[in-house]
Amino acid sequence: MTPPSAIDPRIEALVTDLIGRVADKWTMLILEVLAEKGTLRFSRLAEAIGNISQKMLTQTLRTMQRDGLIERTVYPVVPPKVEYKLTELGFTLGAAFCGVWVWAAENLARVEQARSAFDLGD
Amino acid sequence: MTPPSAIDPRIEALVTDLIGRVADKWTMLILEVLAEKGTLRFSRLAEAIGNISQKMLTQTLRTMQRDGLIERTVYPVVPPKVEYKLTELGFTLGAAFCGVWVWAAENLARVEQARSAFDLGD
DNA sequence: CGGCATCCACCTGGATACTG
DNA sequence: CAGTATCCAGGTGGATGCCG
Repeated sequence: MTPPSAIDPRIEALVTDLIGRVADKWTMLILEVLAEKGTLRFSRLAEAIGNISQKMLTQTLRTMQRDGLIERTVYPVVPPKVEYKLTELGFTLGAAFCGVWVWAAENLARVEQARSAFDLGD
Repeated sequence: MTPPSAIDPRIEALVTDLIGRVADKWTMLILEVLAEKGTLRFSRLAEAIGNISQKMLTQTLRTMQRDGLIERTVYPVVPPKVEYKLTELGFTLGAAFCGVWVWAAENLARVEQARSAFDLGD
């Protein structure tokens, strides 16, 4: 674990906020899909994720674009065509999350087990 | 990035859920504080985190205990004394999150900059 | 001291309908 | 196709007060 106590508490608050915005379900899934597939247009992205409302997809994509994680390219054609891909920054974030994905996959069973034991009265 | 596409989609959903519960602000902060300080009782934990309501502290601690991330020890004395410390599982999760903390700390400025640029009309 | 119970304001996210 | 706009149910989290 990093020792955030060693850094400015104001910075720590900013970092915490940043993590809060960045570490949500949809952001992580989009990060994962784009890291794997490269470039995707809106509807393909929706398909790849599965059961995400277009409201959340649009909203999350906007936030990620604003934060410099993805690049949005609009082709001025009819029908409209918009493509999304990770920026370098987005890619590095995906890599950072990798450790958490691995942890979750490896320890899923242990957590389920702990939960069952807890629920059984202990 | 791990290729979750290579694994069972049902497992992936479980992993996503697990990450969703585990990757929240308070969980990450508690993880960090306990990793650093070792063992703490309820009120010291509250102080160390700063501005967390005892409702959220209790709630988050229960969930973490249920998931096998922390160990809760009650000393049958008056006044009550309860201590919390990370389990081995909690420790490994902290380590996994380390990469995200580092990313956030390192790229905070870049994100802020991207956001400013975005807000200025681009 | 370390909670639990209650109330409540806010936000999140889904469903639906409409547009360039 | 790729959104925007609106409405609404449910969840989140803070404040407060009480208890063992």
